Amino acid sequence: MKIHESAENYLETILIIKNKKGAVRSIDIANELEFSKPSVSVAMKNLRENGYIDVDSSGYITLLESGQAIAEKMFERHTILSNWLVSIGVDPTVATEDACKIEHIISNESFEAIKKLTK
Amino acid sequence: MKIHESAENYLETILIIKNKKGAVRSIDIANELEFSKPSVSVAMKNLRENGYIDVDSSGYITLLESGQAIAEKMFERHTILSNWLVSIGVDPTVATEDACKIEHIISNESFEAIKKLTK
DNA sequence: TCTATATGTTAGCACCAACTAACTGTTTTG
DNA sequence: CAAAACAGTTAGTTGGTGCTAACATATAGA
Repeated sequence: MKIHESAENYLETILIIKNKKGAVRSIDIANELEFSKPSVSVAMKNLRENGYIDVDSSGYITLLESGQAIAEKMFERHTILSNWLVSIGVDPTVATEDACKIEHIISNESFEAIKKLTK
Repeated sequence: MKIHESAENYLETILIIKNKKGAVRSIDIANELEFSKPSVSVAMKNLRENGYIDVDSSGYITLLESGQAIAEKMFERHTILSNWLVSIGVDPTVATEDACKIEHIISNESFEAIKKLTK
């Protein structure tokens, strides 16, 4: 399974919710992303079947190793891109929106170059 | 018709080919983007039906006003993003690839902020 | 207890944007 | 001139990613 943008986004969201509330269920993801429950349900099924997450009998979601790695990578990108945009004068709300999109498509090389700028 | 990423990309490509060779046909676009002929054919049909381009009886494509505006906007974004990435140390090939993707998703506000950096 | 609410799932749909197969028509060339 | 090459189109397919409708459970209150 090739990891697509949407999968990266779901994994990152799981990490964010976990950091914010401790536990993560599908409904939390649906609320956070403003997606429908079925959309999240199907996405979680894919992530589960591909070994990125574990879902216990009560529906609580945990990141497995590969999922955690992707989530952290996306989260780091998001944070750095967003902070950098703000630092050059972009409104924080807009910066967050843009970071959310750019984080999934930018190359490692360009990201690292931007990361250096923030030091 | 909402302009999607792919339409922006086709319009920009038309402008680039026009600047490079003078005339533009579907086959040139297919070669430039490495897409199949039918993909381009269908895309051109949509652009034509929505008033972004004109296609003459010989298959030569010209940008109409609205198409030209979008093409120029994308081209400016592409150029500035690409040059800026190179200026911070990114390999030109990678910079072009990334600019190609970022140009379609970045907000005006963030783009303008980056544009200022290049002055 | 019975009902309402919350959570999750399945099935089927829509849209975008690429693809191949197969066709038409035109132009070039041996 | 006939065959080959070139350009374009139509029809149907695939894959990604969202949606609604409808249903299954489980939990919590009146």
